[in-house]
Amino acid sequence: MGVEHPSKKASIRDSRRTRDNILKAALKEFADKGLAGARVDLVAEQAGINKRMLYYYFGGKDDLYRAVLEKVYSEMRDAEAALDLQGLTPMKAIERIVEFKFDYPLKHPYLIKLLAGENMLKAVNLKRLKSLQSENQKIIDRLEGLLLAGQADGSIRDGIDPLHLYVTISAVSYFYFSNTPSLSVTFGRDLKARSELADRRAHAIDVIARFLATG
Amino acid sequence: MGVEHPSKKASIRDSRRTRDNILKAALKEFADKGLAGARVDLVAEQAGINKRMLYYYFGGKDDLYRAVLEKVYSEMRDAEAALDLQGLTPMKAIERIVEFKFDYPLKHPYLIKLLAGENMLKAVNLKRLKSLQSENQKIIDRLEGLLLAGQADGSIRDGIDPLHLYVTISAVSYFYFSNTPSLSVTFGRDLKARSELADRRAHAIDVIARFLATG
Amino acid sequence: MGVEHPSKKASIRDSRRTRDNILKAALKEFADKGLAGARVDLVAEQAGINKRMLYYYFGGKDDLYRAVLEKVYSEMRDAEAALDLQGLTPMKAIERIVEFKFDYPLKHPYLIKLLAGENMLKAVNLKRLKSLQSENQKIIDRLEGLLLAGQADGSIRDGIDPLHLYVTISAVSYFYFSNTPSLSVTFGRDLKARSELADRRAHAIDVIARFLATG
Amino acid sequence: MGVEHPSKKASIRDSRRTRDNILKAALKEFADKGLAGARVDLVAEQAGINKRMLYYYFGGKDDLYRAVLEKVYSEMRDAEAALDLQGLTPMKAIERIVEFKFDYPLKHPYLIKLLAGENMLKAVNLKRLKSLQSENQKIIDRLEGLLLAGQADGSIRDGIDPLHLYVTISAVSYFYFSNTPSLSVTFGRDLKARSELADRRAHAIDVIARFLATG
DNA sequence: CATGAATGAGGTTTCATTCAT
DNA sequence: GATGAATGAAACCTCATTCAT
Repeated sequence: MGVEHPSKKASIRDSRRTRDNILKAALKEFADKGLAGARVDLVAEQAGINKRMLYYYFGGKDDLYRAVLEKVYSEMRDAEAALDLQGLTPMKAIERIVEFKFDYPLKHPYLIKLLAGENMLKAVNLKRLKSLQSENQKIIDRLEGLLLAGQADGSIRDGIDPLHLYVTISAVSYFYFSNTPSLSVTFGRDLKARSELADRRAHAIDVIARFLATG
Repeated sequence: MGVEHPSKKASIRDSRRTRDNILKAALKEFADKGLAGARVDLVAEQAGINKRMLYYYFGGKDDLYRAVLEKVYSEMRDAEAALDLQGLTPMKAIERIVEFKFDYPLKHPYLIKLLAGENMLKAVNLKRLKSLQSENQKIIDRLEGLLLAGQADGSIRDGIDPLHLYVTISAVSYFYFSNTPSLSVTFGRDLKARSELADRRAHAIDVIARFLATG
Repeated sequence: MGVEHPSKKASIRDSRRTRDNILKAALKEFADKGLAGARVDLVAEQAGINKRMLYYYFGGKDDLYRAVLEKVYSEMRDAEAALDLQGLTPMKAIERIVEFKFDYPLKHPYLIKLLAGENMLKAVNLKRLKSLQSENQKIIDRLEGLLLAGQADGSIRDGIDPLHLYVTISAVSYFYFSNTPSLSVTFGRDLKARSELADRRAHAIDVIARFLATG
Repeated sequence: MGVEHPSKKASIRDSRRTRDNILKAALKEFADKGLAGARVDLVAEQAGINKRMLYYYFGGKDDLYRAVLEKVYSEMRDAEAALDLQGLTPMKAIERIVEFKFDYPLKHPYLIKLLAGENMLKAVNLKRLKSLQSENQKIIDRLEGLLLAGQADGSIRDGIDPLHLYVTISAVSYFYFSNTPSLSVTFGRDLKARSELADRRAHAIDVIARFLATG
């Protein structure tokens, strides 16, 4: 009891919690409507706070947007970095990465929409997030290591650019999720259905595996 | 009376031209800023017309947005339908489709951004465009025909879902273009450079070809 | 009748009149409360216009403030330039200038308050008004000419700096008007009373005349 | 218990110091931006105290403003009263007052800006400062005494209203300082330069001396 | 005495849309 | 068909002030 400071948890005057509430509500709002379409009032309302606090903690709408971007982006980067590939063959390791790239957006549905919005804005806000630049190279380095190992043991063919591989791994999952609405409309098929998702996941792994395989 | 005819003709021509100017300016604005971020004033200004005309011709901002969407989407559909695959082997024909899916966004850069925006809005506007539904099935049918032909002559393996194939063909190109800004920032590499584009095009064809190939 | 376009005069949609109404109301508001204390809503209300028009015509609060500043300042400059000193002795001419400097603020009571506010802001807005710089030198040149003429005919003594003379001419009137409130409070005497004003006017002329006089 | 005394003393000293810090910061803020433009947050920040303390000690923004006004005004009044004119001829004594009126704002630059702001507000706050009313009459009485003495010894002419004399003495210095920004901009001459100040000081004395002189 | 967090009223500005000509 | 002027709702943001600790 004493360890937890239960009174503090329930307190309205809890800086950390207020900040988190705002960020969470903002993520939803920005992901659903984009930077321009998002409404500060709605963020405040959904965060259960006075609108003023949003400015108190984050400065303004744009700054809040960048804070959300940074949070979401760095969480994904951390998850990516924490991906355990120990004891897997190179091919299985890369398949694991494909699975991760498929499963992560499913558990964090706002990420992709946020990123789509940011790309419409030419990633100018992402550019301003100092931290990310260097960190993101890691996944590419990791892929390169796996490609080399696979080539060494003969399971993976030569001549694969790790960056393009990464882009394609992302693409087969990202595009499916980001464009689910238009694809569903266009082809009259509910691509969010459970069985469709399982199919797509297997398909994604298959595409990458066949792309890497020798012979 | 007879004198009025030419002026009327000119007026009709002007009318058409005014409409086109508005649509062109609107496409740019909506693609760059999304539906919410777009400004009616800027569309009018860049179209060189009075704002009132925009309402006269299109009814309102949302209607204009849908008109743009319909124009861009149906143009793409028409181009897709016009794709000539006569005399090609099934594998080459599908590669031709991959090339088309890569080259078209390069020539129509606003299409992808517009579609990204529409997907953020859950494609609710796309859903309202009556015409598209049935038309779009054609490309899937075509792919299915090619898959069957390829399977018959042994050049393409069995068990490929044409819809997922289509989605992946779209994905390898679309994602690259839609996410160029964030990818370029993240990896510090200018993915719009000419040589990068050539590499990516070859990569895309390669990914699909290896996915289809037997053995 | 036809010449006057009376219908236009009464029309609500009268650009010129709307602009003027805004400027007039804004002058009052800015003079009474300063840039920071002025309320855009009140300006709109007192101008009898929709608040939006204020932005339509002037861009924003600060721009409106500068427009007011420019209008008031250039009107004063023009009046100063139009001051007819023909046929007066140098001494009488300078006295005429003193009178003008006393009478003008009486007829344009907002000028001084506006200028006081602008000086609190270190004249940063005045600095941005391009036109004024060169024009204002004129009154100094004029004073210098009169001083030389007076020295030539022996009515005015040597060694008077025309700029400091101008400043003092301004001071004896300006300070009286700008500080009427604090002076009235401090000394319990209503300095805006008609007889007080007449006294002060004579006093001002006297101060300057004795300052210039030979012997 | 006895132990608490020293800490209490320190606390009282701190209390005094906190108050002074607030007043000093507030003077600067109010002088630079006026009552409306001043920001309570900035005062607190520059005073190095928590905003709440400001309310604790002074009640509110307006009360703080009046406290500043009272402090500055009474300091000036005290300095004026302490002015030692012993042993001077009437003329010299008045010149001494002119010098004082010139030198004091130089050493207390915020006074004039504060007063300018208060006059824009029609001196409503000054009016509420009970103490000042009677006290300020003293300088007028003093001037009147000097005028009479001068008239008695023939050094000063008759018929001078001591109040108008006081106003003009104030004016020749005050206006110069209060309007330095606009004057400098208007005439492109840096009126705060050391040599300019010396010139102006001599000019001010000259103006008053010639105004008083007999003959 | 002191503090960081919180508040609500009200301020400036922007927007899609419509009116009068 | 075309235009500049006008509108009201709503957006973002700021401010002096108070609360809970």
